[in-house]
Amino acid sequence: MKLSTKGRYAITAMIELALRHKQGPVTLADISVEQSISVSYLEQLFAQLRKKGLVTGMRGPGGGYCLRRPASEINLAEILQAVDESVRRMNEPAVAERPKSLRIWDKLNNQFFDYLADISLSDVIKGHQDEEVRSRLDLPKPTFGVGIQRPAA
Amino acid sequence: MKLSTKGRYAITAMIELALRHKQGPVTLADISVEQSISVSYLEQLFAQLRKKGLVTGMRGPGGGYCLRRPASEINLAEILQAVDESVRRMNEPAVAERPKSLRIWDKLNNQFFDYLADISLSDVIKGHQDEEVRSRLDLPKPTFGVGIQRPAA
DNA sequence: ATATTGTTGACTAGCTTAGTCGGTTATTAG
DNA sequence: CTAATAACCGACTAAGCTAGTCAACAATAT
Repeated sequence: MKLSTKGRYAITAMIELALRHKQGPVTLADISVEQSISVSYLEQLFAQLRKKGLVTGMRGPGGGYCLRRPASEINLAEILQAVDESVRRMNEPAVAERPKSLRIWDKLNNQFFDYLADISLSDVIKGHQDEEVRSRLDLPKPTFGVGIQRPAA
Repeated sequence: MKLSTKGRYAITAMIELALRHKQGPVTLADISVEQSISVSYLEQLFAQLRKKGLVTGMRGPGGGYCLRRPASEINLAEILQAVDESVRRMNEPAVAERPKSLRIWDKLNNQFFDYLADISLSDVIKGHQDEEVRSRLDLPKPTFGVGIQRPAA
């Protein structure tokens, strides 16, 4: 389980796609200037995102990348997982085999994973918009932080 | 902000110290066999933990490492921070300067940091012990997961 | 004294990150 | 049709990080 700059690139790029989804496909060149990453490196990342079915690429002029599913049905855990194999949930039987302190770590790890899996792209964006509105209105912040709502159930 | 294997080593080692704190100082050799990491690598990590005042080393026979503060006053964020500079909270003015998708990322990052900063070593251990008791008694699991209690405020 | 354990520093193989380069399709605007 | 656009694809690479080794030295309990 790693939360690296690579993962950050993947997530910020996906946020970009979600934000601009009304304007049609987003080109890697656009993301490249916005986030100052090289197009070639983005190509590597998007190859993996595409392989996992998170985005679709459209070639030719006017082409670019789109989210394959609606933003509300894509969570942060699967984005990280797409670009980094080490991001995963450990199943209980495997955890039980390990020495005590590693077992504790595994559970912590799974909890992080669940935490991220509960956050959809639309949550992240929605939270951001809410925050902008709130700062203009000078309202108090929500208890659990900006942009993240834990499911009711 | 990174959550790497290095950070995992640091946290699991600190958990080990907390678990065995009644038996006096814990040697790196002990942790080494428990977690199958080399003593020399542990030395590097503990040098940083010591520099940040999280542990104290005691030399000579019967020596080893102890937590410098009680487990309830050490949180996961500062452990990670000790061994990895990139783990930190971004201050608001700096965040405001960045492009939109990065700004969203920064907030997510800070939220994650706060999440980790809310979890103390004793929380982690307590949760683990609770879990063992609970599994023996066959009680339902708590809503928010094992080992983590969000502060009342 | 001597064994034990921490402390410090130099060094390293291998992996990951964050790219570059050069090309090949597919698609569309003109 | 053709030229431009942009996604695809694979090989390569410099720099940095991870996870270690090794050697020497310092403090301390017995």
